[in-house]
Amino acid sequence: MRGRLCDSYGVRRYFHPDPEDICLPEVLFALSDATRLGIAVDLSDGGERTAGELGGDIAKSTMTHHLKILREAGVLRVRSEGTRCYNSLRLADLESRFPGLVDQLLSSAARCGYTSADARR
Amino acid sequence: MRGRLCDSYGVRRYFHPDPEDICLPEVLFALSDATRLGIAVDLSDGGERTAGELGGDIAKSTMTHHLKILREAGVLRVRSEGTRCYNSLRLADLESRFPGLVDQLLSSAARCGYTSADARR
DNA sequence: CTCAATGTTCGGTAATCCTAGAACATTCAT
DNA sequence: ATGAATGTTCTAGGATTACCGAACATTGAG
Repeated sequence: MRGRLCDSYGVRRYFHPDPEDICLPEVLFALSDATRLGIAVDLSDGGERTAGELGGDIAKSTMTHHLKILREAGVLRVRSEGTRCYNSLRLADLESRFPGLVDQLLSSAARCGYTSADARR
Repeated sequence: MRGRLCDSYGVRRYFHPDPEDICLPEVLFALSDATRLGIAVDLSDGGERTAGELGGDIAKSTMTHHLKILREAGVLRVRSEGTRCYNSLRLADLESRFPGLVDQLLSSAARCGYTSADARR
């Protein structure tokens, strides 16, 4: 029997914290990196993006790392479909947990010019 | 001549970034630690606190470290008077740079129960 | 089945961070 | 001058982080 690197065969399983378990310092840490902040800004239109659409020059494994930090902090949700996985902001969950915060945060970030394009430089 | 550890004799000098140099990821990082977030919440009434009033059980040198991170990110201002130094939030500067953000952030943090008392447990 | 596309995991390196004890600096009170 | 109070700097260990290349896993297309 060969060893397995992934922890499941069927559809890939991702950990997402329950809404009430989303904690503020962790969210702030997740967004305290310019690349990750840019990703969040890019998704703030409510849309979905694949890792490939979000990252650019950075290595795939690095992108996985950043998306994992955002996901485990409760900022992102991932939905896998075929070979792709679509990332989107957990806007409603964040809004209910930290009313008014995420909008302010992402609009400030957008005003400051952060975009996932930052990952492409 | 003996070596000196401090870089000045007269009043202690602290670095404070100019308002326009305050950058969002750095602020978010500064607030992404429960101890530091608690300190910010504690100061959100606009008052001044000394390191001793803010920290509790944690070592003085650790407190200096946290206050330095907050200060260099532009979150705090330090004013030294005698043997004490009074820390206060740079509310106006933060508000002008990130309108509406700090209020939302600190009220969310307060709602979640963060206090500088966290440093005392 | 085989291949290409998309991500993940692993292993490793360099950098940064958290924490704290010890020594030092500055100021004030006596 | 001496000592107490307050805070900083130095040093160091342990933990975490960012980043990437290589190998692997999963899915869909041909």
